[in-house]
Amino acid sequence: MTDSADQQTQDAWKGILFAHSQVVRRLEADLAEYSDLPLTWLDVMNRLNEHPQRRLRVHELAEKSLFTRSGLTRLVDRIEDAGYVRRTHSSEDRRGVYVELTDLGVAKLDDLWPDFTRSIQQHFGQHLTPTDTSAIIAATRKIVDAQE
Amino acid sequence: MTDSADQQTQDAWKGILFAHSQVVRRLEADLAEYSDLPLTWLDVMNRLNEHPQRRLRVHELAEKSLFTRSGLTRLVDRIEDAGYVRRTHSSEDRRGVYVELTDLGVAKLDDLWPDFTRSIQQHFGQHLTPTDTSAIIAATRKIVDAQE
DNA sequence: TCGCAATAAGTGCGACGGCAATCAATGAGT
DNA sequence: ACTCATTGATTGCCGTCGCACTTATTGCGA
Repeated sequence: MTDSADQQTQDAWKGILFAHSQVVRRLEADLAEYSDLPLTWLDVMNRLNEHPQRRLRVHELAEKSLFTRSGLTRLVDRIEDAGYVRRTHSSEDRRGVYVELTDLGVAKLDDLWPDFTRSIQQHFGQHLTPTDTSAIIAATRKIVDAQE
Repeated sequence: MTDSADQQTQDAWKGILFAHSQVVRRLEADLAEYSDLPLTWLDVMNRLNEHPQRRLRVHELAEKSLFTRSGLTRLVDRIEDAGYVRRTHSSEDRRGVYVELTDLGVAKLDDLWPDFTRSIQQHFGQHLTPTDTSAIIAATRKIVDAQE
């Protein structure tokens, strides 16, 4: 009983591992065809774009993204060099740094978004029924929310 | 209509991204506490252990694992240095190399397995209903099988 | 108000993994 | 039997990320 539940869990986890790995590879390949940005840049820029002022503190970005603060420092360095984001210092807290999408960054996102969503659809969404999709949303939310 | 389906897909993909990232981090942290092996080693060693003779060719391992052949070459180097696997040359094809679990590797896996499954259960399985789990298995299988 | 722990961000360092090129061996076509 | 494209594995090189440490700033507690 417990064994079979464990086995199910193992299989589900392995499924996530493989699906994740494959989809990421294909998204990267697609992205390389129609743009010059790596997937990680889009990730960060999307996260910024989701917020009203298109800017976030580095530590907020770290929470909402897949990277650690130190990883973000350098990732932001690169994106900044390319002109898609800008660092501005917080006036309330002089330690704080905002990372903010530039107009160029917004334009680039607008430009890439249709192709990118199409890729996600093609390599991921296309294979799922609405039931699958909802189940994944619900399940992953529970896991993510379970961080203490 | 299509827009809302697209949005669902986006959310599901983002969910996988975050859940994957968090669970991997926690599994790594757990593993570091009760062993001296990185997660990637367990991955490879498990894959070998799943096969009757506990050995696979490098390219088979690449297909069944999350790494490219070149990545595997070095990963196997490290695991081999630690004594958990051994390379043997194929007699049928002199280009071929088998990667084979050693007795030490089998013992190490047996040793770690209970703790490791417990970690997966704790950080992943615990939060899911049997329905969630089945849905994830089905959905990820469809995605993985959709490689042409 | 002083001191010190806590917090924000960045840096030195090292590990790791992918791509493209390389080397070795095979086998299909002539 | 010979050539050459193909396949299996490895290596050179490079980009990237995380950990632990550092520096700057804040604000709480005595």
